[in-house]
Amino acid sequence: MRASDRAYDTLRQEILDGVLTPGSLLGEVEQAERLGLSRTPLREALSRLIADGLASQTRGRGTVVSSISVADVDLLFELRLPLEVQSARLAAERGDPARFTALADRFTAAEQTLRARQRERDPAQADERYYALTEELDEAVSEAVANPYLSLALRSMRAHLVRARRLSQHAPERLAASAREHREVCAAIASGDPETAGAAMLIHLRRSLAYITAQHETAQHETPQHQTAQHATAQHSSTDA
Amino acid sequence: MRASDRAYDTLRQEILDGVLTPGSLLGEVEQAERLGLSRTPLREALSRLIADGLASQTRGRGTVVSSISVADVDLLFELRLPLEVQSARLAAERGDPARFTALADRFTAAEQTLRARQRERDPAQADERYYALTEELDEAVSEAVANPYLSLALRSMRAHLVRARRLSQHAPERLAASAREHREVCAAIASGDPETAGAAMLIHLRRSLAYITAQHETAQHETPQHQTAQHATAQHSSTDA
DNA sequence: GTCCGCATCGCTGTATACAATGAAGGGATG
DNA sequence: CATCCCTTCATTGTATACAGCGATGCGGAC
Repeated sequence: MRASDRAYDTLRQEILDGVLTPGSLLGEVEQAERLGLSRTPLREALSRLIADGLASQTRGRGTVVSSISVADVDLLFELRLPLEVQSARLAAERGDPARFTALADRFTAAEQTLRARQRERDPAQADERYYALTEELDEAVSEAVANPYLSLALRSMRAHLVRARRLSQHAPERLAASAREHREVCAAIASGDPETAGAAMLIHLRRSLAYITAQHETAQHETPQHQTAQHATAQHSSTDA
Repeated sequence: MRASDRAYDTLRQEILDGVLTPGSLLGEVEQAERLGLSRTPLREALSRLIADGLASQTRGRGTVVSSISVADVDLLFELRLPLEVQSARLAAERGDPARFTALADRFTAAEQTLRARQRERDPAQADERYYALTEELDEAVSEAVANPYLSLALRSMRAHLVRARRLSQHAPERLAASAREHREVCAAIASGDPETAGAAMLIHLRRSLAYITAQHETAQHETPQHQTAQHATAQHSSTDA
């Protein structure tokens, strides 16, 4: 693996994880020393981050991590909705039913686990397992669709969504409901019905967006500062709930 | 403007125009000398092209222009359909009716011009004007939607589509029909009706894909070699017809 | 006291030199 | 005669040195 690739992967993950917060100045010398490489491969990494829209540069002032706000969630969902609905439809046409039936069962189990969340020792661990499950679904859908162009658009979109979603948080009730919605999506894909799969995905995304919007409006009135506090605690990189 | 930006723009345009054909080896030294710059900025340009999917590199063997085939048209339309339909819907909600009414009129005029194509001295010129008009529509829609994430996804998709579409060609009848379909899209957007706008766009894209598919099947049986001959003549960069 | 201009400094942008890796060709050996 | 290995070369990957641009801070003038 090339040094520039490592630098890109590292910086990208750090931006997505919120380690590098929006507005952070990415000095070339500073980052090169930190990552243990020279400026040349680092600059290639920055070029790619800028192309991804994760960073931006101003002539003479250097490269900074792109800012993102809750308002971007609305814009991102305008892109996410058609992409994911289309993916669900195509997955229903092409996917292996057995694989999605298995995923549907796991989402059913996950829902029960999440509803019994308060009894667990480490509730956050259940959340993490659930987020990992949604990522498995994303992966399964992407493989079933077998369309590199669509997959790439989804990957790019999700990178931004992860950052925007970090500004919100999820109540356990929402995660359980999300699990049920995901189960419906899996079941519809497994049954090979594109229309139903698309509709199930549409329902899931609409509810997800509605929840985020409602939660943000509440937070605006009560505790606007909890958004930044979330930065440190959130560890997963899922886009979904 | 930075040298690396110029290199990126130049190479990207040359790949889209078909000057650099799929499979062309992009030697770093060779291209750096040709474009009159050093290897460092050129490598940054290549990184971006690779990120765009327009080129790919194999360790030790250098960077080559990505191959593309007519089969990719189907995959690209699986992405294009939901993106453009969504764009049309949002443009109908947010766009300036006057601007799209004006565009509708121009498409009406373009249709008549294209139907009278054989009487012109330079039929290709009429085609060029029409392609420019479709690009104006794309631009107007993108501005009306005012969603950078959606616009970026469209831009990336269109880059590939231009290359794939270069493998086909358009009969004058198809262009005239395309103009009429575009007029319907403009009218629907101008009327502020998202459902109709999305449907009009859907119809246009389905017919466009059907035409390309049919034309390719015909070409497969009759003159498979005309596809490469098209490379030299096509000058426009429109994705549309 | 404030504002304009200039010099300095730090950073980015570019070029070049060096290192390392993989491909290709020729020769030797089975 | 085929095959395997080794040498050689070209090309990429990385580091560093240099140049140019913009930001910043100080000094002077109004």
